[in-house]
Amino acid sequence: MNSKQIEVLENYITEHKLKITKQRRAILNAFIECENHVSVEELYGIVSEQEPKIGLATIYRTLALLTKSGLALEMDFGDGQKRYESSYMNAHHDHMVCTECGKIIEFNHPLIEKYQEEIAIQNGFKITSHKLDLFGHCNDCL
Amino acid sequence: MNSKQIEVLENYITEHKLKITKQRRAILNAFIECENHVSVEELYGIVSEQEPKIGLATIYRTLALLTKSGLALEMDFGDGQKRYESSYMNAHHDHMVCTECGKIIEFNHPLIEKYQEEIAIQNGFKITSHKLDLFGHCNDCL
DNA sequence: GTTGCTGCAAAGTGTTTGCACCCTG
DNA sequence: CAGGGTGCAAACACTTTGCAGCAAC
Repeated sequence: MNSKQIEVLENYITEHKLKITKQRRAILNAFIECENHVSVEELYGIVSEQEPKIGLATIYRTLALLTKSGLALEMDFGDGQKRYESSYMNAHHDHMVCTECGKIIEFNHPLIEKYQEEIAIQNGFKITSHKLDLFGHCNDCL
Repeated sequence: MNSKQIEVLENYITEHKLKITKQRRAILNAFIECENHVSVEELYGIVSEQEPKIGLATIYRTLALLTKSGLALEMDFGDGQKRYESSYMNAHHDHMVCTECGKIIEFNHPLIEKYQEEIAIQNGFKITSHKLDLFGHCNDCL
């Protein structure tokens, strides 16, 4: 899976006449291994452990690249910073965010998706993406 | 409806030993009359027409006040700025956002709400709020 | 050797805050 | 007339950008 993602990135890079660098590899590796929904700052921390010379701007630029190449998905849970998840990790899912401890539970409900599509059609709307976040308290924080 | 909201605000203000000011009235009025999903900057523009001396910081502070008093709801459509809607205008609803022209269609689907609740319970999660945004293209932008 | 990439610092953007003065209650 | 509210500018947090040197192709 790891190597598959490197392949996807390298394909994208070659197709767009871009270059593969040590930094991009390092960031991609850290991104694949770290847990989902990393913030830029968190990823920067992880990458810095192994490649201390990498700058924050490079993390930003590489995450933008990963997003364009389809490897990463940009998320925003309204806490003022972007978070990213690997689109290869799991299929599409939505999120329950515990407002107490920050835990994120992923879920997917086919019927919810179905009714979204249904109501969109009723409004002459063509969905390209959606986002559903439930906020509240998880088991441990009740 | 207008007067009802002023009442709500004045109640909140009195209860919290705060003060009613010309600025707060002006901002509340503009907020009630303008269309839903205003950004801070937009509201600032509208308010400035009638009260040119009002500062941007006051808009921010008053919108925070309106949110705390339950009159306004804070939204974030991922465009990098907060937007607000009046919670008295309509009942709860979700949004379809046209990524082409920015149009926002409001909708509500009881079954979607029901299945959200259902899957939350399955995960031992207690929902306090949720947000569902569909992104795509509206009728005019296909 | 081109041309894109990086690190750094500077600039941007949206939002919050400190402070002296003002006004409501 | 006390204590909160306001305007202004400075501070903030996160993100983007300009640029000179560097590295991949």
